[in-house]
Amino acid sequence: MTTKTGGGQVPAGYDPSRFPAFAVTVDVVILTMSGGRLHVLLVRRGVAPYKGMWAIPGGFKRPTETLGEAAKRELAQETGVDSASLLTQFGAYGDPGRDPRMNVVTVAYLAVIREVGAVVAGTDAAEAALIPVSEALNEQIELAFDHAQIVRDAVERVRADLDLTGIATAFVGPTFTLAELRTVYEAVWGVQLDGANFRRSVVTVDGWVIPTGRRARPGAPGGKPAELYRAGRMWKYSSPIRRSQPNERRKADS
Amino acid sequence: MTTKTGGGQVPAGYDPSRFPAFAVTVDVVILTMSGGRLHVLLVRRGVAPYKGMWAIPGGFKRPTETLGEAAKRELAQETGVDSASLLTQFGAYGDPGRDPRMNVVTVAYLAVIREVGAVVAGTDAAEAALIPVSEALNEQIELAFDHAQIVRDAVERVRADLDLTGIATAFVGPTFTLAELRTVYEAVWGVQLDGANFRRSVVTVDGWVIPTGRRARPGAPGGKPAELYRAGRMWKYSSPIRRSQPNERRKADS
DNA sequence: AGGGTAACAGTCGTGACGACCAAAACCGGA
DNA sequence: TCCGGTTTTGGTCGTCACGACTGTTACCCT
Repeated sequence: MTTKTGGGQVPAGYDPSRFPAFAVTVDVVILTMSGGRLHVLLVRRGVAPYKGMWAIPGGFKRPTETLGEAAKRELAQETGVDSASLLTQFGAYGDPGRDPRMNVVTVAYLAVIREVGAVVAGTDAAEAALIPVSEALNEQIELAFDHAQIVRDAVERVRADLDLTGIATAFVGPTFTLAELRTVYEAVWGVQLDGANFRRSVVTVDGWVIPTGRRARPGAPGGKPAELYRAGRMWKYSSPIRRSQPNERRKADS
Repeated sequence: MTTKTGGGQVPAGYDPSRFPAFAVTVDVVILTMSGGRLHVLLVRRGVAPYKGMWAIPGGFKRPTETLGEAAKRELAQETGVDSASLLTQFGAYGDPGRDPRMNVVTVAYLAVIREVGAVVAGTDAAEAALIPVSEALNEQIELAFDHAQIVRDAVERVRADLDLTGIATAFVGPTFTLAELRTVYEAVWGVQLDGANFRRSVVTVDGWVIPTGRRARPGAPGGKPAELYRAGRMWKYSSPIRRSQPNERRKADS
């Protein structure tokens, strides 16, 4: 903040009430994996403007709380999740007219939660749903306000974070198989990864995933039961998997 | 933004005036290279609070402008630079009490400009100076408000951007030698890069730097004159140089 | 003219990574 | 119980990126 040091306006000891008033809100883009696809939690607006349209959850920031606390509160209200399940601020939006009623600046947060069937439990009357991001962004669904842009930015952020932090572990449960973890990368990046190579990259990094003794029950088609891992302490510092360039050069055409 | 969909408060058709009022400001962390070191532009506050302390430039957002426009305006006011010399939003800060006078939420921008001696020209009476970030953050200088944290975050952001975009070219002039460009990486990352390897990495990437025919005049100690390059179009998509792990293994100690 | 310095060119060895193959371990059905 | 299908897991191999290092070119200054 700070007052202009020079520049003329608001010189010395200005009146604290002589500034444009804004409403400050916090919006949370809640992402999760479901059925191998990336989903975003949207709620249907019950009031004007944009009544009946889908939007991301959010609300006013209170003067007594920090931005992060406000985001945490909104997340808990909407999903019941109150753990520190990864809440990252990724942008602020304040275009004039983005809210037709008044001047609103919103600070956007990205929340990653693991697949939960009871996500909508925390919400009351208003409709809420997990929508695949591919549908939410492909003009199939028109989002309220500038929320389409906000969701786009959130997805871009998680894509970037995926190869420089271990944010992928936030998508899966406290214990997971390597195949589960792999689907996170594949869904978010839209690529196909080799299971064996993925395993090697992840396991060789010390302190990233820790094998529990147990094994997961194979699914319907059978297969060798996979070992269950839990996230190590290195997950927030580095990523074992790096997104390669589009890397066109399949040897297939030979 | 959006009103809470449920949750009780502010139900249907609420009064637009029933929300906590905030002041919204935009602060700009202006970084540049000077003498092989990373510098930040600070201004000395002329009014209370924190009168006489150093702070980063900033000011109120106007309801008729976007956040980016406000940042651009502040940057121009402070430096005279009005070109699109890289202006990136990187954070919002709204802790209660961060401004003792009122509720202020600030949106922080990072601006990278090339070394200019006349940076302070745009400013009037108020004192302004380029301070090495190492001094500005090492408790040598106490910054006003939470500006120390904001500068720390800005530096962290530019460090990260350096190996996934070509932000380094924003530090140098429209035409530059590879050694110049290399000092940017070395100063921001605090590492030492081999000139020959750096050259290979940068030049082999197609469309990143484009050789002009001309050559730079060698400095005082002589040496072969370096070729002058200009930034290609790929600079905003990828980086030819990646920051390796701390990578301890210098053979120097032998 | 010669020493110093910096840009530029090339070599070499290590290691990371993707493509690929094969064994192990489980499923379901015949 | 045997067998094909499926998934995990372990291993090999070739390519290539990259750091370390050496040598050459072209300018400075004295």
